[in-house]
Amino acid sequence: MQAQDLSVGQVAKRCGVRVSALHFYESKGLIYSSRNSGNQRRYSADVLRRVAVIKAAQKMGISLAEIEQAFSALPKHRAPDKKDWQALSSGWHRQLSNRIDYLQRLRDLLTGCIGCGCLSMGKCPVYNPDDKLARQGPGPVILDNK
Amino acid sequence: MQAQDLSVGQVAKRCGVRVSALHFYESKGLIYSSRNSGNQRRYSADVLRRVAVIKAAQKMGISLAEIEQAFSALPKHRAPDKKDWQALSSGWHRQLSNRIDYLQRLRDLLTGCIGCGCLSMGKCPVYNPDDKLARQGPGPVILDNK
DNA sequence: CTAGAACCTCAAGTTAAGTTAAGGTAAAGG
DNA sequence: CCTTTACCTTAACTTAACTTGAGGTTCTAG
Repeated sequence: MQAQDLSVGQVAKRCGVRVSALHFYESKGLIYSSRNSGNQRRYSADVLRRVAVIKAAQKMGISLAEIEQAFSALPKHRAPDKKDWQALSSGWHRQLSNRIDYLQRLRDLLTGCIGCGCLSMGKCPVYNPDDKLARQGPGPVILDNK
Repeated sequence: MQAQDLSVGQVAKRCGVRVSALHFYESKGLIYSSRNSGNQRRYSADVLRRVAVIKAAQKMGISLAEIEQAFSALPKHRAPDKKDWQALSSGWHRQLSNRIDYLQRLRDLLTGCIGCGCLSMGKCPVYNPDDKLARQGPGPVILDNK
């Protein structure tokens, strides 16, 4: 058993997320904590990796629901090891590749298509870049200006 | 002037969107309509392309707000022509390319990184795929919505 | 010992992109 | 003419991923 000695505030700071997000992740079953005598959350160090993985997955366009699903394959009562995390990431790798392929097709069709006469609902490849490969759509807009 | 002879229902059907979505786009200023004697919407044919472009842009991960911005460069009182649409699409092409690059970097780092010991908030490239590459150019594109 | 920072729970608010519902009018077809 | 669609408006609901606020408790530093 690892020491359970990180407070929410410490975890939040080290992960770059708000305390409220940690509460939220916990409510979704993505992370766990124990409580001290005063009912405050205490985390073991492996929560840091969990949160890191959550954030990385989100950047890939993976939803919390999917992350939760993937996490359910992790060992429940020991800290996940290298192999556990890698199994997880290989599924996401495939998914991300599909999304990239999809976006590339979209991009390559774009310039020719929006301007030309073909952008009509029925037949244009930009309008219908067949989604068989990338069912999950464009994903969230992760890049954005600020 | 083009004939204003398409009803919402017809446009919805030909575009594959719900009538409610057309109302919604109109409320956002993305499309326009005139009214017949009974106060029903009537559209000219070029609304079809507008909607097609909206949907294509959404597949690229562009928000309605950004689409609205882009549309504001279109001529207000004549139907946009090929050149108008192409100007529009070239901006999005850059944006999409940046996003693809970003996702590729993420993917290429993924397999090695989630499993290895480095996935920590401070230094891991998956956690912080620093955006120097994606940020270049006049194109906006930053990471981390919000 | 005490002030203030950090924490707790629960409820409600936020944004995006629409959808659904309610109550009423217009148009189209037999 | 009458009925069935199609349409109108406004308002409220939906999902995701959190954040904010209220009201109250616990920790920690001086």
